[in-house]
Amino acid sequence: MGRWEPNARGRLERAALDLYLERGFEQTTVAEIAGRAGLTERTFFRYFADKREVLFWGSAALQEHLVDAVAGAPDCLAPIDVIAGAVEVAGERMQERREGARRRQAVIVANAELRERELIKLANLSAALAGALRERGVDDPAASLAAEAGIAVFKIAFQRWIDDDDRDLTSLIRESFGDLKAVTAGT
Amino acid sequence: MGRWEPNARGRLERAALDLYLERGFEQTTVAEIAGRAGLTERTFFRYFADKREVLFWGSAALQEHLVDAVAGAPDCLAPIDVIAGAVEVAGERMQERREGARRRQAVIVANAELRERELIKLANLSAALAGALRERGVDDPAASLAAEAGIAVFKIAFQRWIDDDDRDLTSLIRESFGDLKAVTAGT
DNA sequence: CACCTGATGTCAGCCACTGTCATCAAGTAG
DNA sequence: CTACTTGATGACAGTGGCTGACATCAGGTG
Repeated sequence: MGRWEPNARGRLERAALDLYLERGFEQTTVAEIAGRAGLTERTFFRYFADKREVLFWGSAALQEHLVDAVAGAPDCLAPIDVIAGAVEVAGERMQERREGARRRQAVIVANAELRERELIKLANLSAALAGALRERGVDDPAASLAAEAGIAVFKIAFQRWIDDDDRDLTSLIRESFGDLKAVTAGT
Repeated sequence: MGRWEPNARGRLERAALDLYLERGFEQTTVAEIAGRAGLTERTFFRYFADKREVLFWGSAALQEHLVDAVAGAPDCLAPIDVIAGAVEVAGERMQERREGARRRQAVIVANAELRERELIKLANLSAALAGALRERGVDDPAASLAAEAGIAVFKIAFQRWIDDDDRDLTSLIRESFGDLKAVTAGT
């Protein structure tokens, strides 16, 4: 057995989510989170840049996955369809963890600072997707627009998935991409 | 003459922008901003909810303007064209203050916390536009998608306007809406 | 003249976050 | 087996964003 209990990062993530749900984000101090995880405040800040980041640490893996999906898509697809495919893949990954996603989202929507952090994560994701499209030879502004549109669709589909018990995220994403095409077709 | 120098809010806004440009956002303390404006730190926080908000106070007026433009658009227009018209109106308002917009944007892009705040302001704007569309009888998800798409276009056009000396914001917005239609048309 | 109002100042305090140094089990070299 | 190194953690002091509570005081009002 090691000198310390294993998985300090995981213990901190869990303690943080539990406390944010119990008393709310603002009413929870970092010292409390660390205490529940059997660590000190200083150690919390060695794992996470700030009090918000503990809820978003997993987003890096998601981003990597999406970028890979864009890079590996068939050459024949149009940019928006490459993005749609990647977003659907991400949706499938989330599908399995619906209750976890709900708990996390409940914390985020209840606090403006956390919504800000979520938005910048999505903006980073959009920038990464646009970069991956450019790697495939798609020029700007088409690359940026396709990525931004894809993230917009994801946001809306995700929201509907959280709100509605009966719908499947992948199909909501597919449907929302269809809605987007209809909307942007205009008059 | 009043008991105090007039326009405390304006003095704080100006002092903050100047200091953020001179030394950077993080290297500036609220006490310094207040001092330069001839006020105290406590008074700063009576005008602005936090150190970031001082750069975004004007966004409420912009949002109101855009919502009015959506509400007042001709009935015959498709939702995406209503949004496009409103965004163009906003673009025209900014056109006149290009150098100011550049200075402000230089501060924002240099700091992650400020980018977060900008993103949530744009998200609020998107939500307000979607609400204004629903008032016109447009259902979700079309209303939300049109609003999100409009904001995405604005972000990209604004970025190009800041980067490129020679282009006119209104025409960039119009062009980017055209690009979006082409992109979302897909295969 | 007494009173009220509203913008500001003063002060104490919480807590997020950081820099620095100490600690100490486990691995590694000799 | 011993000495040295390493890496995760703790301890502690300090900065600064932000808040609550109360004081101040010029000008308006009755």
